[in-house]
Amino acid sequence: MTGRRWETVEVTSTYELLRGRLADAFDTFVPGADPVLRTSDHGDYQANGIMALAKQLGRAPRDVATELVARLDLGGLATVEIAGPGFLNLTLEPTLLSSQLRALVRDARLGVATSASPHTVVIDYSAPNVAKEMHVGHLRGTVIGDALARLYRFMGHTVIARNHVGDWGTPFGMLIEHLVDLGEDATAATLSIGDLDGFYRAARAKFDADDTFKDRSRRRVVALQAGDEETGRLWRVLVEQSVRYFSAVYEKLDITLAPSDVVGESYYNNMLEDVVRDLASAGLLVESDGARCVFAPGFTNREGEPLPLIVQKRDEGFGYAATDLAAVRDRVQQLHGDELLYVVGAPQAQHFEMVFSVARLARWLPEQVRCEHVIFGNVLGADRKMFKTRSGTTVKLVSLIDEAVERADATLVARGNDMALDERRALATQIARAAVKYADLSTERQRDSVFDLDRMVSFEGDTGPYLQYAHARLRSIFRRLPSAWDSEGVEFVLAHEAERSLAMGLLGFSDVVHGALTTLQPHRLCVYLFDLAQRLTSFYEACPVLTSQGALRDERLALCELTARTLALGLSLLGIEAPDQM
RNA sequence: GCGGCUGUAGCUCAGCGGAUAGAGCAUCGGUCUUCGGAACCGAGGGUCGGGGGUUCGAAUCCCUCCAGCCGCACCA
Repeated sequence: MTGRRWETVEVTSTYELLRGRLADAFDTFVPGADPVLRTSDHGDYQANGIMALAKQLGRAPRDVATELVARLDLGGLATVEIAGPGFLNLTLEPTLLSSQLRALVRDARLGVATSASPHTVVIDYSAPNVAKEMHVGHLRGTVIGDALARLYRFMGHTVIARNHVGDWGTPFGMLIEHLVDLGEDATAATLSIGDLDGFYRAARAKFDADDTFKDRSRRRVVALQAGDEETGRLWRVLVEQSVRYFSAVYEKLDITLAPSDVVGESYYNNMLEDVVRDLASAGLLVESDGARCVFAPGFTNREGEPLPLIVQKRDEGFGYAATDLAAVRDRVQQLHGDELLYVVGAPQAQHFEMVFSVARLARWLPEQVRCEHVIFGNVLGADRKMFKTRSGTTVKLVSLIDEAVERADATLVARGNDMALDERRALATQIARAAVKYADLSTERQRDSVFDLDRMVSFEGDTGPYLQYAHARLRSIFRRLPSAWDSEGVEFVLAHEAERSLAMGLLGFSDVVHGALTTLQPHRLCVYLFDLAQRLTSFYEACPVLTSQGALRDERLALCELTARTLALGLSLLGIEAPDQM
């Protein structure tokens, strides 16, 4: 399995193959009728569409089923039987399973075709604040956004990542003045060791306690907004240092965001006047209490009155609504995004609904451009409240990762790992990333999720490390192979139930990848991979590999190879590495 | 008050309008003198928050109520 060069083979998913045949038969009754094909416990698949079809025809379901089966040409792919009120239970023919598996063996992409209509996707995620620490709240969106970016890229789409960092606003007055007090070198030193919160808190403390500092800060904000050169230079120092720090965190987590993806709020400053102008000329802008607003239909405040999206404040300053509108406009007009995704927490749901709604009204957002707030839920502590430290402060993302690395390393040591120290530490880092990322990805996105470090770093149960271990176990088989071996041309008989079950799992990969992508739910891929790993361990237990002989040994090795590749590819799409040895 | 999200086993979570609601962890009980054992198999544990409705069929769709979290005019 080493050094093999895979080709790209067209593989129609088994599901699609069957669905096509069924749809043809259903069409002869009612054009376009859905066979409602699902995986099943009563066979490999079941089609549930008969009952609805019979209803529509006003006939008895079992009669329709009988007639439909007579017209159904499964072409030797599967056998079918009618069950219960009119279910069609389908069992795949061994020849189909074998040919499908042989195609997967040859295909570098394990049956996942690239998109027939590649387009440009702009994904907005992570978005930390300049001169502010990254904490667990940033973790989930960063991990989910990155997984989606990887999935889209894998499908052949062009991904433009946008890290919409908070780099503008009134706090920058005090931050810059604090920088001036500290000196640039000391500031750089503080920020580069990652003490962003210390810097921010110190600035805040002075601002609250010292009136002259407060005055300086206010003047500084004005200077910043007026484009004062020296102030701008100082501001850039803060931004650059922060971005450098963010990059270090991303590297620690193996997140694909690059400094060039950082396009902060300030980037849109020179577009805000145009935004206002466009809105005004579209007749959408309304002055209310001195602020310039757009009232999109369907939004009300707590008094039941229309709720405005405030584009320009009474003091003529722009709020974040203006920036977000400018960003939508920019992403369609300049970046030519066909799809805009915003991976942002649930609390901002209403804000984005309003922004998107106004963007449609203003015709910045054509109908054919998909624009979606990819909501994710809060990260909670064991007490089901927002995750905080005992002292009530937020938890630094880096210390959390470091802690996960220590736990992983401790486990390796306890298991008697004999790697060289730096090698072991590198492995512990890979495991820790898997632990943290998988925990964030494996539950349905919009649910709140409970943060539990002990559980996520565990090598048992539905965790990242467990999946990595399943993969590593497989790789160890191939290391133990006494001689060169190639999966090319292997026949799959699947005589043992555990082999067949594993094979069925392998054949479902492409469907799941598509499902995860179209629903923007990476957790579906997690559920699949864990299920595959469970099928694997059952197989592993029941079916000796290296000690079996001849064609059977080849077949089992090939199943192992396919499973290892599927686990590795699936994990990689989630942004999780699959080490060869653990 | 209005709106949004959530409510499934002790805990953490899957569940696509379909047949008997499933995993993991924890608990209890087994298996194997491991090829590769951080393994496997089994058991107990459920008014799917409550109540209506739609449907041949509802955890899933609709309505309503309850509980929790979040948002609701110039911070982002």
